[in-house]
Amino acid sequence: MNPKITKRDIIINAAIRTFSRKGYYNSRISDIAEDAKISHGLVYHYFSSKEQILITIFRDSFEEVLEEMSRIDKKKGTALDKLKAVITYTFKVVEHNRDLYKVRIMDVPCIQKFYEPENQLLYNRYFARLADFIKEGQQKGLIIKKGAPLLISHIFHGSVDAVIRQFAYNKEFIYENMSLDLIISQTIDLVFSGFILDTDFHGN
Amino acid sequence: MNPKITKRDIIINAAIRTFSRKGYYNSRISDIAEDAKISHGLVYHYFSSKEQILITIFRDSFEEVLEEMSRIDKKKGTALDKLKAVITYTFKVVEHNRDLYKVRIMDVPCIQKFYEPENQLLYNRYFARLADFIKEGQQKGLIIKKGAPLLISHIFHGSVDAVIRQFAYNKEFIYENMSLDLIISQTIDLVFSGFILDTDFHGN
Amino acid sequence: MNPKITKRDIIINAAIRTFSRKGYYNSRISDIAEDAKISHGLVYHYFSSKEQILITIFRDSFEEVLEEMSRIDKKKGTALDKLKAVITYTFKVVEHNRDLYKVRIMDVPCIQKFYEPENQLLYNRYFARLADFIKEGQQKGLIIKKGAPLLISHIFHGSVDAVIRQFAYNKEFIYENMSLDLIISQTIDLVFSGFILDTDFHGN
Amino acid sequence: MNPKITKRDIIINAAIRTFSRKGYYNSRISDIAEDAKISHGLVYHYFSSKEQILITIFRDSFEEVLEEMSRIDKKKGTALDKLKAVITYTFKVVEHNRDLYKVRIMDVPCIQKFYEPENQLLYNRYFARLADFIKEGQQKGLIIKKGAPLLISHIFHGSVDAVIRQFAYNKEFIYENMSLDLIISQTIDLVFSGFILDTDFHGN
DNA sequence: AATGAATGAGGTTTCATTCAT
DNA sequence: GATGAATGAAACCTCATTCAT
Repeated sequence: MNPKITKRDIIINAAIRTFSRKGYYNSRISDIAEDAKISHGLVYHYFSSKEQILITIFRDSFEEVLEEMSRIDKKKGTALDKLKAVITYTFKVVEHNRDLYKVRIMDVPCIQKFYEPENQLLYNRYFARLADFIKEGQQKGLIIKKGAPLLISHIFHGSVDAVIRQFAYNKEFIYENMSLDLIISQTIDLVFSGFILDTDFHGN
Repeated sequence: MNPKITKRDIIINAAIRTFSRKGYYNSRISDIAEDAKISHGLVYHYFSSKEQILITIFRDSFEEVLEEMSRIDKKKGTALDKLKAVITYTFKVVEHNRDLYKVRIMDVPCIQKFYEPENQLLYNRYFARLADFIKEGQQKGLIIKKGAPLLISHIFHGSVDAVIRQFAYNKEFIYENMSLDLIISQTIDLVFSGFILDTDFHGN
Repeated sequence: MNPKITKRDIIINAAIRTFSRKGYYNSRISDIAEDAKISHGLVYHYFSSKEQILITIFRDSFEEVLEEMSRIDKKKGTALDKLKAVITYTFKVVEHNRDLYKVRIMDVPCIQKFYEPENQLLYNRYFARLADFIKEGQQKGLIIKKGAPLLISHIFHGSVDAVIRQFAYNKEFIYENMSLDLIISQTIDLVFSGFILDTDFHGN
Repeated sequence: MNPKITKRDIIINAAIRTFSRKGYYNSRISDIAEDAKISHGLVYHYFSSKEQILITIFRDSFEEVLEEMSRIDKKKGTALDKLKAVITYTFKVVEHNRDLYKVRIMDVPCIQKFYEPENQLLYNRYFARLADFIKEGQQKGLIIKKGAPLLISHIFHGSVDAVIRQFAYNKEFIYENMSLDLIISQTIDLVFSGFILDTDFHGN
């Protein structure tokens, strides 16, 4: 067995699969234990409660996202390159572990603990990071100045998230047999430039 | 009392408030009954189960959305006018009943019944309607042709939804004291035209 | 059915029997429910927790004791008559419901809630009452003055309690076939006057 | 380290502290292990079960009491001297290790095993010993003859126990700032001679 | 229509005990 | 001797749902 995969990780992964399949509130600790091939009692050796498992999934996952954003920030490239990299990374993460993404968007927001300051702080750092990229783009003349950076970051995130939800929830992808790469590039295109043809729009 | 407000409506509204405040799985039938100022037993005269209440909320609400989209469609105006009207309508609905919006985005997707064909059909009709507007815009040369209409509809919805989530979940609105009307117009602007300045982008 | 016996009382009596037989921590809510011939869920309709049942037993019982002591106090008679009446009453209570007495002495002191101020206050009022009787006796020259009233009240209670414990826990009474009345009168005698023959003892 | 203090003793003492503080049923094996600064698994090298620890505490402690009573019996002195010595010894034991006394009176009687013949026999030997002293006093004309020795032994024990309970459970002693020695002597006085002033009482 | 007592399936969590290391 | 991961029985409590009144 891979010595790096601890039992804690096995439980986390079992929980991600279980939550993703049945939803947090319909998942029993015994379902997770069964998936992890351990007794349900052992789960409590590693986590203090079912809620704690979900919070751990959330925090681990978001810390990884933030680390990746730091890495992206350090690479050379324009603000737009960075935002593109965020989109590409997000798609790749979902491609690699769509259960995790489902849990993040469907289950995490359902529990009270997510709304406690400690976790909201972590969550908001993601948007703050996006807003930083956008501010940078505005200063460099790449992004329109009249949009509030945070508003843009929400629109940016919402656009990508909406597409990825389809990707995550529909086994057969629905956009007329488009390849994933094509979807990514079209998404980037649409999010960045919108979809209307009146190019004078911004000039008003 | 308004004779049109039936007890059934009272229960529905109590459920919307309760689900919004505590989440579906943390809401007790007795919580809803208490909010409606009736006994919990009476709830079962009007609804067969707790799940049925949530599904009713979902269906009623989405049918109303679809009716509004029909009304919008019938009015004269371009496809872009229609899409703008959808955004404006959505903001107004949330302004009027943000609890309902919260339930729709947070609680409805948590229950299995939502994923049954009957309800998915209703849900997808909303996106199909959006896609129709977009196709219309593409035919009229208002919207870029290379984006798949459904993909655009998801991006459109995701963008607006992301902004509205902030509106729904943050008591103090967060975008630098912008007025709701300004947010709506900026959102329309950004969703339609994107946020980058390179106007040749679409021309590539 | 006796209309005065409420379901709450049925549960309380079932709990007294169950706690008495198996001890608080070995008694299951389902044991109590079974004894009361109801479903275990119904227990929680009347009591918020297992602990609350025990506390209710304690409080109800002690309030009754204190009421009896008030009644005794109001009757005419010396302080010694009052103390005798307390002893007699206690024996009668145990004779009528020895399970209740067992629960009071064995189970009630085992739970944390008993040591909360609210309940200690109630418990101590019993000793305070006894001490009042003793003070009265001291003022009337019936009881020796050099003993601290509270100390005497504890010795008084401890003596009687020790005898009653035997009565409560030994099906076949153990004192050489003495009748209950004889035991009561001998107990009164011994507690009041001690058991040594040196009558000058108090004169030292 | 004192070579005579075995790990077994360390566990016993940890258990006494733990049971005393939290009660038997609220004490976890891991609490005891933590107090003893060992792993909880090791407890099972020395004791077969949690119950066995409590029974061991009971048996060790009572065997010591019985040994002391033998020593007292062997010393020269009247029956009253012996009874006084028992009282003094009991107070001294509590003064030295009040946790042990608490466990003996609160926790030991809560477990079923205590009521098995083997342990009841040991427990009753204490009262039998007391009754022997009392019989001896009766034969020597020091103690009234009409009281059943066992009844007197229970009253004797109950009196002393009641006072000691106060001593064990109230950090600040409650009897008007009396010294321990004064309490002991007053207790002896009151238990032996009672507290009423009518010295003809026994003559009736 | 309306109430709320009653049911009971079912879940989370605890923890004594075992045993491989 | 010593550790602590692992097991699994068992208990409290919740609450959707039913139904007599």
